[in-house]
Amino acid sequence: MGLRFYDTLGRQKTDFVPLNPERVRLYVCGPTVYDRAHIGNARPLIVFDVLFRLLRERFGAAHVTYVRNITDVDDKIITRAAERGIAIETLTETTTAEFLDDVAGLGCLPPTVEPRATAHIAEMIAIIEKLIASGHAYQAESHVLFDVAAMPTYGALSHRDLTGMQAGARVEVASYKRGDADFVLWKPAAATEPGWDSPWGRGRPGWHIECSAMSWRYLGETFDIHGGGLDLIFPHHENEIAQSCCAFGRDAMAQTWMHNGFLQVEGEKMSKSLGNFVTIRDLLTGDSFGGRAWPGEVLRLAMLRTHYRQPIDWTVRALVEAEQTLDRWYAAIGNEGADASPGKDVVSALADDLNTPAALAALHQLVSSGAHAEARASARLLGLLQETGSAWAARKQAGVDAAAIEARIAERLAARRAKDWAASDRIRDELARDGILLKDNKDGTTGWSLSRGHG
RNA sequence: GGCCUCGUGGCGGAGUGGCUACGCAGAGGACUGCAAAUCCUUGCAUCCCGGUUCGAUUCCGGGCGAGGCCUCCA
Repeated sequence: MGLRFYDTLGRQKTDFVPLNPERVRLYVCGPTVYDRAHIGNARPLIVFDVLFRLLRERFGAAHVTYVRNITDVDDKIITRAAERGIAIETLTETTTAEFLDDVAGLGCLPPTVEPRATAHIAEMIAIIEKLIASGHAYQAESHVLFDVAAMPTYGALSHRDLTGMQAGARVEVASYKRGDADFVLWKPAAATEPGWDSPWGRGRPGWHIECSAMSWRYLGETFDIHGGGLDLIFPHHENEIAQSCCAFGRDAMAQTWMHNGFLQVEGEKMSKSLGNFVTIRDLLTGDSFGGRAWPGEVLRLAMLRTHYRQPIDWTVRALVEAEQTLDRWYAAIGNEGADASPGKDVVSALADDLNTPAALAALHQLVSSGAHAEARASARLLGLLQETGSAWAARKQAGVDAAAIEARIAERLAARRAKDWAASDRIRDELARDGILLKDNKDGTTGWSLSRGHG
């Protein structure tokens, strides 16, 4: 069956037909590397990773190109480096490495290309020159600005009519801007700031031009899918469309625009002032959320329980539930399922606008019906159950003295054989207090595991 | 103010013009020395008011409520 995705531009689900099925092209806005990525950033990373996996499944891994950029030149970077008294390159290189570490921890496949903005200044300059030549951009006081009034369709993505609002607003416009909504393509760089030589003097790019340049370089003038967070619709994506369409004389930059919804933390907007700012790093290795570290797959499952366009409330309770589900799945499937195709219901759920909740329901069905190989393959389409069952269990049990536990189990078995229930139960209770749960049957103890919440 | 989402059982969360997934928790049962784990069974919902329709949770209008974006915050 075919793929259908909700397109923000057309405000409806549309059948997805790649421009070229031999080369399906996906672009997602990546991080500005000035600080650690937070859990809100993790959502597009996970959502579009699932999309990448689905596209690879459908068109073949060799036929999908996924570009996720790294923005390593930006005001926030300059400010942060100055605050910390370190070189800009030090900040961006460190933060980029941390970012890649975090994404790997979330179980994301590496994108085909992860271009850095500073390595594509030439492409940016080329696009800006095209825009000036075509009358869509102008130079003013060492800046180059995009002339929004020169693009009649500006605002289509966000459903705004900024061109019409300009005339009345003229009085308020910044001195060098022709129109209120005009945005910066290139701006002058102070001597202490990073800068590149250009036809307009030494300067640096505006934020939006980077994505137009890098998508052009690796995906061409138009491509299939452009993704990102809801907040990027305006102005970022609106401006990308303006730049790319006007520079290349195209009607569309991407065929389909996909945007993930926002995330709240325990019912509140995440912000530093509220003190509920959670980084991916905190969740994977720290103890700041729920008092412990969470495996990447737990974070991923918690994220995929909700459809990507819906708002999601990030709660400890949801993480506990996700972990419990994974524990059960790993226990049921064990190490089975090397080679199999994903379940039909799972694939069709994902094919319908990435309906991960429905896909997970189908996955539950596969596991409980004993279709373990199919379940494993389906889970991998979601980036889940990527370890063996033994590896999952072993990781949870790391640092536990297994020999001591086995000794206590042997002790208890002897008590049980002697029908000394008091002694038997005492040993069981003591182990339970340490988070060790025993699995019994009539003849003895078949195994043990760490209780949920210990990990 | 402008634009845009959303309102489903105790909780999380899908689909659907008619018979409403799935998960967690709850209840009952099997198993057990008793439990846990596991398995089986099971109760519980579509914000309010109109309209269209043979029939609406699903479509339309209004209301109430929640949230997001509005020049660089995912």
